[in-house]
Amino acid sequence: MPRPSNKKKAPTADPQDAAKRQVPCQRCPLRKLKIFRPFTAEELTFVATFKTGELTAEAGSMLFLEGASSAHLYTVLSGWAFRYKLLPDGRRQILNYCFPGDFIGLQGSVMEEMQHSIEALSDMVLCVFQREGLWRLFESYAGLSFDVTWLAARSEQILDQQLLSVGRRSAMERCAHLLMLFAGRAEGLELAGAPNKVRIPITQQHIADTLGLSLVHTNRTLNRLTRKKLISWKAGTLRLVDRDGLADVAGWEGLPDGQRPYI
Amino acid sequence: MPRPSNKKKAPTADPQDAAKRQVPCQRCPLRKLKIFRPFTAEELTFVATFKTGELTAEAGSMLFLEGASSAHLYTVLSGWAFRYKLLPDGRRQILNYCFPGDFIGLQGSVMEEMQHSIEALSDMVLCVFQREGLWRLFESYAGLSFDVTWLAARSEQILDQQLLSVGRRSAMERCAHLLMLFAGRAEGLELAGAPNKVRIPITQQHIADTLGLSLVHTNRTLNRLTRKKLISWKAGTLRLVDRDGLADVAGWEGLPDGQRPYI
DNA sequence: CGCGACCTTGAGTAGGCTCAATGCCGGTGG
DNA sequence: CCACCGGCATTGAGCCTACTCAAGGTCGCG
Repeated sequence: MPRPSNKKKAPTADPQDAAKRQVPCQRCPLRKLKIFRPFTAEELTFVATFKTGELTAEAGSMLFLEGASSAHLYTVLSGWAFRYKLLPDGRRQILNYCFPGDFIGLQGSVMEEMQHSIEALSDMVLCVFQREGLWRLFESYAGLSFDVTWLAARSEQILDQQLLSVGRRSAMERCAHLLMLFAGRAEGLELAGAPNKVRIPITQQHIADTLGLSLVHTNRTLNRLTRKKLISWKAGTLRLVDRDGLADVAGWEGLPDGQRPYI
Repeated sequence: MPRPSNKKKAPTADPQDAAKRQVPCQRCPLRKLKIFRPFTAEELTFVATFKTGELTAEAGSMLFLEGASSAHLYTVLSGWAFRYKLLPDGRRQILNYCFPGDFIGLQGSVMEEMQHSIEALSDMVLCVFQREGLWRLFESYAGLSFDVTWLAARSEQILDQQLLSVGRRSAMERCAHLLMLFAGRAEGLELAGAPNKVRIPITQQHIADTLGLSLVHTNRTLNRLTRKKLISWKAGTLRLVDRDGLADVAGWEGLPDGQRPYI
């Protein structure tokens, strides 16, 4: 029942990097994307002071560790990560994935300690904020505080969907649903190369741990989707061969399409 | 695979009741409980104006409906409810339970529309707030806005745990875990009659839909727990016969014990 | 070339599912 | 007072989805 071996990589992120400040918020690359709501000038100025640096993290490094308390908050600038929990015997449940624009570490800042871990899936760049800055934000910027709450509510929504999948969908439906989600998210961020084609830096073990399935069964299910000519999955690249067909087995209803805030 | 029949009860809550304002916040019965953090005088005054009335809802009535957009926010004063999602074919996943002190409807206030439904399990009394009031709260009361965010973060945490259970625990572990959670929550609210004895107004179907199991299997699992002399479950009353034993199967690690805010 | 990380496939098992009765109890109407 | 009904719990039987164990296979890399 426990998952097989689990070669933990040591944290390789270099905290010294936090000192260098490379991308000024004024020129934040995410602001160009149309899924993000623009800041007011005043908000932008504050956020620029709220941001104390940048962190680059290598694929496989730990951003947060369950049980630790963290002094930092991050916004993902580029790269992918995933948030997960472990059972004492090693069983792992992936809770969600973190994409550019996602705000991470709120739980740790608001409560005393982290109840989950986060690990980088690819090399990443993160904006670093101090925990105390969050309090300044709440005191002076109602709009931004509202945005923080908005983001928290949205991640709750995503968890709701995930729980519905894991609790009530069949393996096939779960896989299809997750793949649609990945494709949708990646396209919103304009990370997709060609249409219906996305680089996803995860292994089937990640998918299994996300969906509450075993590795073997995940593999078979993915292959069945391939044989049905709905997808193809090679070398970390997902191609939606028949997007409508896939959406159909997934019971997919699309992503919310309004703009979202970010910090 | 779809759940059997699902006799929907019509909403029976009487919106007229909202006009009557019975319990002034100054004398809110929840403030006596030690798990809740006290308000400052100023906050209390604001909250009293934020609250626009009370709603009493009968057991079985719908507080929110998936897809609708809601003008209200509530804090549970007394009674139990549950939040859930449905698949088109009727499969149901219960996401979490709402207890006194819980703040509900935030998702609907912050986003455009509700992505889940909420149904009362017992007769309830709720404090009613207007959606726009939330904005006033954010503009003028940083402490309270922070509390709202705290509550959102906490419910995310609870979902994380739930997802871990449903995705990675066995049926036995899941049941034990959920029952420990109920007992812990109820005791914090001093709803427990005798120690280790709690009235829980749900059926086994609710448990099944919470844990992603079938009704039959839930029943057998509960009976196995009974035969192991860990619990007894009669007429909606749970008794923890062997609390340590149960905590053991559940892998239970206790509830966070600090005080929590409420609105 | 060998090794590690990942994917694939076969075989056998079991946990959990469905279908189908049955039992129990409280409420209702005759 | 009794018969009946609806909602819930319980139990048996049989099946199947998903799990475990165990081999390979492939590919990239030092």
